Amino acid sequence: MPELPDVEYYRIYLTATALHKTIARVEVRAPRILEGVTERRLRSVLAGRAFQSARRHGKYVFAAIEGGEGGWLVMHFGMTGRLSYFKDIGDDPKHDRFLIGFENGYFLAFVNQRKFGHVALAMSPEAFAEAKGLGPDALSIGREEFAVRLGERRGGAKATLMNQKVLAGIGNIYADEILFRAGVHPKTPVNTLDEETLGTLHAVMGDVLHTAIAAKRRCEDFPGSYLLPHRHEGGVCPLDGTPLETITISGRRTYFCPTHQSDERE
DNA sequence: GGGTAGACCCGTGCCC
DNA sequence: ATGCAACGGGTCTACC
Repeated sequence: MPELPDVEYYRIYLTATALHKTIARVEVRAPRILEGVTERRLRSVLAGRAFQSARRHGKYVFAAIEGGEGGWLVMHFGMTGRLSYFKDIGDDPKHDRFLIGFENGYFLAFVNQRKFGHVALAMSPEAFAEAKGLGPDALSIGREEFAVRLGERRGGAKATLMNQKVLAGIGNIYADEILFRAGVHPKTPVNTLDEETLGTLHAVMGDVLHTAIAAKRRCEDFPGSYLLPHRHEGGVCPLDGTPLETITISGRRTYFCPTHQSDERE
C-alpha cells in the first residue's frame, strides 16, 4: 500500500520501533532490491551503528545512521510492502527481503512481496531527492508552488499528480481520491485549470493525505464519503450512487464518477 | 528537442 | 496450467 500515507505510517512505525538500537546483523535475502549498494557495503555501514531519526520524502523512507560515516538508509516499497518489527526470528514475515537484527534481539524486516521496492544509501534525503529528480513532497508543498508547478504542465490531471518529478508521494489510489473530491475529471489538462480549482485541488490533496494517514493509524477506517472503499468492480459513487467509470491512465486503472467529475474537454 | 502518453517489462500470488 | 491484475516506476517509441 505504499503511497505517501502508507509510507508516512512506516516512517512513524520505524521511529516508534527501531531508533537508538545498536544493529548487530544485516541480511539481504533478495539482492535485486539493492540499488547502487552491495550487501557487504550495507553491513559495513550499519553494523554496530543505530538509527537516529527517520524522515520521508514522497514514497521514500530515510533512516539516519548515527556514528561511523553517517549517511542515510533509503527504502522504497514499490507496489507492495511494509516494515515489520518483531522479536522471535520464527515470526519472520513472508517476503522479508532485507533484515536488520538489533543487539536487543529484535528484528526490523523490509517486507516486499513483488520485489519492486529498493534499498539504498544516501548522503541525505535532500541529496537523494535531488539526484532522483523528485519534486517537492506532496504534504509540504505550498499552494503557490503547487499552482506554479502544475500550471507549467500540459498533461492530464491524474498523470500530473502521479508524476513524482512534479510532486512526490501521490500514487494511483490517492490521485483518484483527490480528483474525485475536487470534482476534476482525471484527463483534464492541468494547464486549463483556473486558479480557484488549483487552490481547491491543493487543499483537497492536504485533507485527503492527512485523513489517510490518520486512517492508517486507526487501521483502515476511511470516511464513508471517500471513493476508496467503493473503488472496485461494480462500485458506485458514495455521493449519489452513480456507477463509477474506469479508464486507464499511465497504465493504471482509474476510477471516477462521471457526474461529479465531468469531462470539460467534451 | 522536450513534454506527453501508451506499450511493455520487472516478481509474486490469486482466480479460473 | 494459464491468464490476469495489483497502491511503482523505468525504458522505449510515436507524436506533437
